[in-house]
Amino acid sequence: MGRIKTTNNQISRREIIIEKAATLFKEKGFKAASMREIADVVGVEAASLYNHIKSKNELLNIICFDVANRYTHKMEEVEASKLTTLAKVESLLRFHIDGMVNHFEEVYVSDREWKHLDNPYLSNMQNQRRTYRKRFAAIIEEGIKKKEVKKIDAATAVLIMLHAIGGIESWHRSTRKIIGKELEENMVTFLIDGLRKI
Amino acid sequence: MGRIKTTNNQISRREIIIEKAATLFKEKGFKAASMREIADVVGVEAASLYNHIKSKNELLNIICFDVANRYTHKMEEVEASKLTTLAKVESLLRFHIDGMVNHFEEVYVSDREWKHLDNPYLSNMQNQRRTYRKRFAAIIEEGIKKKEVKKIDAATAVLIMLHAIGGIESWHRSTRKIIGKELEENMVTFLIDGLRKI
DNA sequence: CCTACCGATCGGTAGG
DNA sequence: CCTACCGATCGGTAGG
Repeated sequence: MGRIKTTNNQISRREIIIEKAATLFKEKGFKAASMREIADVVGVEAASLYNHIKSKNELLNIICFDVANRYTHKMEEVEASKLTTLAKVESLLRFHIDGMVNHFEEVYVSDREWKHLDNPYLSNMQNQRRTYRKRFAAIIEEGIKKKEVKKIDAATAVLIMLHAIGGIESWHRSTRKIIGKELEENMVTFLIDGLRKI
Repeated sequence: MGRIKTTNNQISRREIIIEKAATLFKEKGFKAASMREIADVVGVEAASLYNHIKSKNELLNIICFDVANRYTHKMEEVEASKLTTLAKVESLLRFHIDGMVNHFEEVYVSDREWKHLDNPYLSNMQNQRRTYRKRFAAIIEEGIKKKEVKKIDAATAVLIMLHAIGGIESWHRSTRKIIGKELEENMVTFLIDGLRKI
């Protein structure tokens, strides 16, 4: 039991560090947040952080690729489903909104601070982002072919949708209140209506 | 003539510094860009920058409020016009797209790095941003009252529009090519269609 | 506009 | 997990 407890503590300590790092990276930006500040919030000395993680950049790697992997997993799920195009898109939109609500710090950091990744992670992330958008656009294009969706430029629609959702900085605060759910419904309606054939 | 020339040089030198700073702030973020890098690009020693500007933060102030003032000015112009609601919104959307195309670095920095402003500029900027969105939403709400616009949540529509346009990082590269103008038309169409009554 | 330099702070390591 | 530090770099100033 001593061993199990130790293992548990070590895992959760690492996760606490990542969590606090995400919050600080979100609030101040990756470069402006210091390891000493993270340590302060965690409640240890800065040097002690390095028993759990290798470097400041590793923290950013973990955060960014955790989010990116969730995106890829969701995309595979949606692609494999037998939903209509509009339902697929709605599922993806709600997934992204859910990400902003329930993993706000991580998603926010992944979206705005990934430029501070260093290679090979940087180019890896650029590829993953590009690929994700292409697969999203392909879903919309298939809908256009099947005449389920209005004839629009699929790539533009994807950019609008992702930025519209990812841009909201107040998801977090307005969440879990009626106003948050309302914002979600308004947004899904507005964006889905942009695709729907009139 | 010597005096005029000196004055001109001083003005343009300052403007060059601001321009180069905007480019670097955009590429690396405010905190990650150093005064020494800016000086390098300008072609002087870091210490010499301080003959033209007071501090690194002043550079950010200038960039952010230059953009904010353009926004306010445009909003006043649109409010005073006798255009229909849809035409007002389209005018604002094209204004924002034009900003991304012709003042990309400045607008990008103003939008993503304003959090690094220090008070009183920080709270001033927060107010300006809030006010701008409210005035934008008021235009849409007026359109709803006049039955020119679909019944939607105006605040949500504003957030979607501003983030959709502001999020595109490739405006600059794809600009001045057919693809850039196409992106603009696709975006305006998609977003305006979101307001139009069916 | 430059040289020379300052104090502060950074990410990270050694050693226990 | 801490103390004690390191070299590097930061924004900015003094003085010419």
